[in-house]
Amino acid sequence: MNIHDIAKISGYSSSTVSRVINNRNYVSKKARQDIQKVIHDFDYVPNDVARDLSKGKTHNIGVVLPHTDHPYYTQLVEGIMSAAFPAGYRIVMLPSKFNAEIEMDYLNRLRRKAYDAIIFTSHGISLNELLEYQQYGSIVICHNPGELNIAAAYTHREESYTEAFKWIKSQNYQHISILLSRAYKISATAQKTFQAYRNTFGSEPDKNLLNTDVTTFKDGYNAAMKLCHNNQPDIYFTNGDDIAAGVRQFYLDNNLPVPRLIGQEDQLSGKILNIPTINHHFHEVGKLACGLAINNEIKQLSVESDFIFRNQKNIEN
Amino acid sequence: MNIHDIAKISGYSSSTVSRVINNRNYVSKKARQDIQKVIHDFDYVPNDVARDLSKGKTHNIGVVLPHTDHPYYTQLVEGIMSAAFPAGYRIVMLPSKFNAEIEMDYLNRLRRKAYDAIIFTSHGISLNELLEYQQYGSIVICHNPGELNIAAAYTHREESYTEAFKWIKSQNYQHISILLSRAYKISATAQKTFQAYRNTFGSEPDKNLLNTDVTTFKDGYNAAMKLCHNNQPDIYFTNGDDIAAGVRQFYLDNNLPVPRLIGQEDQLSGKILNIPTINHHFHEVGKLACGLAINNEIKQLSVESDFIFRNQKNIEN
DNA sequence: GTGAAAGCGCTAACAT
DNA sequence: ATGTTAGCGCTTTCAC
Repeated sequence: MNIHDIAKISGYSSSTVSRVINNRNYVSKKARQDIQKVIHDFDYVPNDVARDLSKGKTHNIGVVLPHTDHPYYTQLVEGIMSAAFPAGYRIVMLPSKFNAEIEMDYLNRLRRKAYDAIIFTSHGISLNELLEYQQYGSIVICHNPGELNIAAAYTHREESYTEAFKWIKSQNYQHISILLSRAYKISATAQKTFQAYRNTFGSEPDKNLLNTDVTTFKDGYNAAMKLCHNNQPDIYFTNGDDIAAGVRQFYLDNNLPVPRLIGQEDQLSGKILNIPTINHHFHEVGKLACGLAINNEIKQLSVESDFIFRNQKNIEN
Repeated sequence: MNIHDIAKISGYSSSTVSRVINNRNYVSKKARQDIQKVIHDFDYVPNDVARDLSKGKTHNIGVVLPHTDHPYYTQLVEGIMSAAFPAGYRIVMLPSKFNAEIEMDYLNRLRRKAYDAIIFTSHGISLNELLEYQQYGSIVICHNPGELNIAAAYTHREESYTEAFKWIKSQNYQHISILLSRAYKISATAQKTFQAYRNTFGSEPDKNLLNTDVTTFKDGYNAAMKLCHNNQPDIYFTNGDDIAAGVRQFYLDNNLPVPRLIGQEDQLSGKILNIPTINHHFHEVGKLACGLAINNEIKQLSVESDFIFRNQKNIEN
């Protein structure tokens, strides 16, 4: 049962039927009623794929996600959805595991018009490759693209990071451990972290107190296990409250005094444990990213991040 | 640039080009090479929407989500994606806020072939309405549909709930507060909870110690605020570790002794605070649901849930 | 092995 | 107001 069947049965043409379906003008009352009756009687609904093909638009936005269990992505997705829904767009989840091949596949699907736009919450492929694909559709990334002319929504990490390190300095902590999710070379976030450190202390972070590929509670726990012996950090600057919680857990489990912690993302674990944190407002970032995607605007939007100070107490478990 | 252009330029027909694109047999080596050269030279890629229309299949699965911030849904979505990805399917997020109208809209999009199947992680509309729509595509729900012949993947709550209540009974707790996300009448989960209570205690739960619409840390906090005066619960059976954490926080903030807590979902907060919990294995449920959706199988699959005992300590903050 | 042509189902410019 | 028709771009059957 398609639009032509309805046309034939009702005795009108498919264009008139189309007008009725789409609530357009230039349809007589009678025609509208006749056609609506047939539509109703035959329980007809139009086919969205055919409509999309004809219009050259899907109202879908692809969202590339390295992993879904991390709060960074959850918050971003929520923000994106909050902007997509009222605009009549839907989100297609594209898990990537940072795999460049998979990311390229998704990029090619943009060319193939599988979705109208694509948002990279994070990406392994180079910015140059992304630039090349801009001609095929709207591409938005979620970090600062620097000079490159690519649509981006991101959080300003510099200020809050610097604020956090200034606070660390003011407290005279000596052995500062930094936990990162990805290596310095490939991660802009890691670079911002180091930059803030340098700006504050005028020196490089201690490489012996550095750990990368830390993304979960368990990772934080394991990092602490490795680091607690080297130089015994008196503070951990971590990339997530959950991770800070993991560090804390290791110390508790081993009857060691819990060092100072700084988290990120303003997660529940930080609230519970009173760990100071940094709120990056990823929900807002997601909203902005989605707006850019929908309107196909190539510009950069940023939001401020906040260092949230909390007076961590030494909690016994 | 479409398949006909490639056909014209290469001097072959569009069907031969199609065969090349899809790596089909019955194409001479020469034709394949000629065509591939043209495809390459003109940087041609096929259009996915046209393909979908022609094949009558989108490889998209809609996933209806009342809200995205709750771990129940996060875990489910992850599970669904873990099964969808290797099968070449993509997930379209469909936020519903339990709004029946929105849900109906999504159901109608299934009819319109916007996706091949739809998974309701939860739903406000009636099972009967879902049953009616089965003729239009694969529909999967994530709770026990009872006698109804509808595809479902779900967790067996009875055993773990009963185990939890039995433990409560063994400890002689008298004032048992129960926190629920949705009201008894509309929530199968609430009903299972009550049933387990009845089976264990042979009586109804105390209505004065009941709270519904509790879904977040903050809700748990507020529920505790309301309940701590009525009958002073000595244990809270909550619908999430985060919620239990909220209850705990209220007591701590008011310098009251923290009562016993039981959480659900095996969340990080429960791990940190050593709160006993119930793991419903929603990741696995999501996987199963996705399998049913893809294969259009109308059957019921269930997984066991586990009561995870932990020796909650009274933690000072 | 290759091609013509009829789908898939809807939209929209143009004509009347 | 309504209809004709040419798209949108790919797949697939059938004939050769």
